[in-house]
Amino acid sequence: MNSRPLNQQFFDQPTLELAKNLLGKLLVKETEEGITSGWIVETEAYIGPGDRAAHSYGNRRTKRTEVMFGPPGFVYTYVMHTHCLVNVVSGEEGNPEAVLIRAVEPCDGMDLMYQRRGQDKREKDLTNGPGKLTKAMGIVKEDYGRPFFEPPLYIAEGKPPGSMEEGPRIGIDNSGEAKNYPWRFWIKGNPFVSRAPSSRKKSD
DNA sequence: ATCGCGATGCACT
DNA sequence: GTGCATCGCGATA
Repeated sequence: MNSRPLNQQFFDQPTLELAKNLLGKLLVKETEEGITSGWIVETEAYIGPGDRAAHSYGNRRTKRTEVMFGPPGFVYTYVMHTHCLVNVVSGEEGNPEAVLIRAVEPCDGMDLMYQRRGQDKREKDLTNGPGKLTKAMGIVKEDYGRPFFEPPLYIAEGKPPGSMEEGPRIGIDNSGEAKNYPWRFWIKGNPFVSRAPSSRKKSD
């Protein structure tokens, strides 16, 4: 597939809008081993100052969060346990916000993805989680600070996402009120979404 | 220097 | 559903 990066201008929109508009876009990573790409099918918004689940909560400014204080459209990678997670910095300069990419649907370079993730994996397990997709695509913490609008790690036009759903974010139980914010977005019915829609019961 | 912990994934019950 | 590996970061001293 032959794709060009989106313009830097694309990233200049409110974080919740960006999180939705990233669905269906193509995430591309070029490495010496080859190119992999995948359509973004699941995102989460983290809105700095007032969001207890965000690393930049209360405008906490450290070496790690520094890139979030800059202009939108840059790469925020972060190491969680043994895994690397990738975010798109959003919000105007000075506003430390970001969108976590939680899952993609493989497009190009599936052979390489299997090589990196293990030949025995089922196809959907290649990229159906934030730590899985970075491993499958060779996204590493050294990508921190790079622009998302030029190679080797960039976002391109993809395909229409169809219908979208939203719900609470995953894995942030110790974040008080923030854990209930419906700031997770995914493409309805897509098999690569990391968790099925929270099945709502009457007791809710 | 050291201590606690987490935006996870995987094996296992 | 539960348990845990494993390590960089941030806080504290």
